[in-house]
Amino acid sequence: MTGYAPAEAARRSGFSLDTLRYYEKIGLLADVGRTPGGQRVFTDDDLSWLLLFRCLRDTGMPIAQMCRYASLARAGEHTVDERRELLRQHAAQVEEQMRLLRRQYDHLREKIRFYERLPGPPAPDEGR
Amino acid sequence: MTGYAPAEAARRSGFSLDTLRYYEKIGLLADVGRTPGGQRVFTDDDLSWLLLFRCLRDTGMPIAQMCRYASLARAGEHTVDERRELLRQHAAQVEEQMRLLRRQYDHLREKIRFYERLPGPPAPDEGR
DNA sequence: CTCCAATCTGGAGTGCGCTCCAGGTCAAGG
DNA sequence: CCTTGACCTGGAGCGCACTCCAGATTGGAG
Repeated sequence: MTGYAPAEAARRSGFSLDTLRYYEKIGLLADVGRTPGGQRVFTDDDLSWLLLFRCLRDTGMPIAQMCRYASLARAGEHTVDERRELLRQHAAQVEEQMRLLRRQYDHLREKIRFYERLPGPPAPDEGR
Repeated sequence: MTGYAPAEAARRSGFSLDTLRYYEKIGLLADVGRTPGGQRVFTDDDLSWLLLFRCLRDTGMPIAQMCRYASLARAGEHTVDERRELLRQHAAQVEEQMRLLRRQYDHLREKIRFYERLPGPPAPDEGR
């Protein structure tokens, strides 16, 4: 069973050291192991939690909701339905987010094309 | 030339009244017209700025950068190159954002499929 | 053993983007 | 006129997610 130093866990998860400590402080990440001297040792399991958190954060889930998910998972097997539902609802929001993002990206591209059609000095209209 | 009351501008742009005032206060939106009594009147031009801001905000552009864009546009024709470049760079960031979002969305879906493959009570592995 | 980079703690501070408030003003319908 | 709902200003406050700090401790390399 491999153990990772904080810096290594940070590197692998993409979170800063401070963020790792913060996640532990607020109870998102629980029961992180320690050396006899008190320094953190992250397990593969911790790492896979972190990767999940990265996924959820990158898709815009608020931390409070991640906490909820994590505590459900810690509560045991009988919460699987609720966990699945939580993820499904989040996925639906992500889909909406992706649609919006694409739509606005298309607007943006159109705007850029407007600038590209401008030949040079002569100005047909102000480009707001 | 149509004029819109604040509430109408808010409705059409999707920004709150407070946000419209805030955007004016920080100089993002400039020269908004007023009635003799001092109440704002938004023009179609203001509205099209607001729609652009909505596009940029929805795609994650920080306000400082929108301010930069707006002040370039106000500075005149000689800034078109810089404006185009600014939008292009932003578009590139949005593309990156879309890639990341899709990638993490796929992870999320995989996670959900893991839960869906769980038949019921019997638990093959903890679903972190 | 010594050194020094990495890590520890609790708590304060930051940056962003609004959001809310009090106390007053405006303007359109009746 | 009068009422009433929309609007005005300046400034304080908020929620989120970190991020930074000081001052102490740890632990592997040499």
